[in-house]
Amino acid sequence: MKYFSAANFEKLQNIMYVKHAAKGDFLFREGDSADKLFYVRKGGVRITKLSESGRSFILYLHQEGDLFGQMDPFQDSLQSFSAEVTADCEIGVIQRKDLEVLLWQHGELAIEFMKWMGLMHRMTETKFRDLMMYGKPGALCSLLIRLSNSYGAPTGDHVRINYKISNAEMADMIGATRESVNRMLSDMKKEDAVDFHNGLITIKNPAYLRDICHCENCPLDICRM
Amino acid sequence: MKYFSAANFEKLQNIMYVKHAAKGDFLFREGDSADKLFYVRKGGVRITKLSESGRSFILYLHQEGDLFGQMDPFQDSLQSFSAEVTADCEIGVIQRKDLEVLLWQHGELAIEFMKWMGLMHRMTETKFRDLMMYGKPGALCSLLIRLSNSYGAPTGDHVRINYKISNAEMADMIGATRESVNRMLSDMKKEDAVDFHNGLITIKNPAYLRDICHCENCPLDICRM
DNA sequence: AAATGTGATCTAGATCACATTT
DNA sequence: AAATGTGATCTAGATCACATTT
Repeated sequence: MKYFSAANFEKLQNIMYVKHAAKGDFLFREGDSADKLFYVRKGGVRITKLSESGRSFILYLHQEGDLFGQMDPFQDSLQSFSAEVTADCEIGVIQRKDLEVLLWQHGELAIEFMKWMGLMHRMTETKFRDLMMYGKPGALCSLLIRLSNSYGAPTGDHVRINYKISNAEMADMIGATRESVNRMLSDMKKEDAVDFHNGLITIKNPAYLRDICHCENCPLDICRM
Repeated sequence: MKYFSAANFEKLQNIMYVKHAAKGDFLFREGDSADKLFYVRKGGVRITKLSESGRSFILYLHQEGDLFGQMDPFQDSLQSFSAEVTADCEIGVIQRKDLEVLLWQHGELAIEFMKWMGLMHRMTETKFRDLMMYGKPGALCSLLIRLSNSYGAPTGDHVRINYKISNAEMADMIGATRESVNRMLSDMKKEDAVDFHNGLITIKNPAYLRDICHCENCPLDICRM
């Protein structure tokens, strides 16, 4: 957990209890009580919103080391989204009440926690901007850059995204159809900007992608999934 | 400021200094240092993002009683958006450093502050969802509902939005063109769901709007501009 | 002068329908 | 069996061009 000092993270660890969940499980669904936070020790979680027509919109992908969950002023706060396990998980669950006591007691931790919250908010805001401003190609390029920042592993002078992803999943992340994603990716492959095999994508020309979404070189901690 | 107890808000007031700004001024622009928070004592502020092509995207409208600004872990945090004054302002400016000291000292205030941050984040997330999920009509209906929650005044059994707004401004809030907004509004007027004169909109049939954006009746504190 | 309204036309992206690949 | 690829067609919303209203 890079956003907290070792001492502060230890305090958080102390109020977590462990929960295991298998791929396909839901940690929570829309409308469930939002009285917990979740720290991903192992595995992956996808935060989604179902539309009336059966399609779904994917807001976040959380991986090992990510913390997520709501903090708000409501007594009986409800989840607006669902959390689906994408890879078998070991989760550290934090009760909001326990967290509040802890934060109340430790000012330094509270400050770090707030900065983490601010960071997450900026991540949401910039993603929002990226999906609104430069059409579906801009949205897809932003997505690829974020994926490569979150899951990228350098291979030679390219970056491979070590997260198996389908055209349909990408489509749900940018509010497009899988056919559109497919066509855009094919075009970008022709331009030698990306390459892909078996759901694994390699970024060959990041500058090409950055140009399309008018990337502003935000800090990497914000430009994530 | 409804999100803080009187005692805690007083503490915040004590570290504010007053700044006046006239309509059209910018409190900050994209790229400026983000080392302050802003409390709107009087007036209004619009948070925007300029696109390459000269159009702009409006993320938030802040009014009297709203607090805004970034808290994140960066030493030299930069603004991602601009803040344009829409009505002559009296602003309470808070230096982030001062705020940090205050929050460090007062656990109870820190907790309230975090809950406020969580609330703002949820507002962004739900707005994001509304603009992505049900096309431009869904986005416009969500916007009208949020405007009526933020600026609405009941007149008879209708709600009038006491904020003068043009079709172009609404378009910039939902990523559409002013022509599209105009046509959608005309249609809704025909359906007797809304009415408008001189930039002032009246909601005559909120249920009609809620249906189009698949409103989930979020708490009013989240469903705002 | 700036905002609104509205036809005519264009186009990005969705939808449909299959063939092909993994 | 599920994912990908790709033509053909459709449509929501953008763009263009003016007339009308505030």
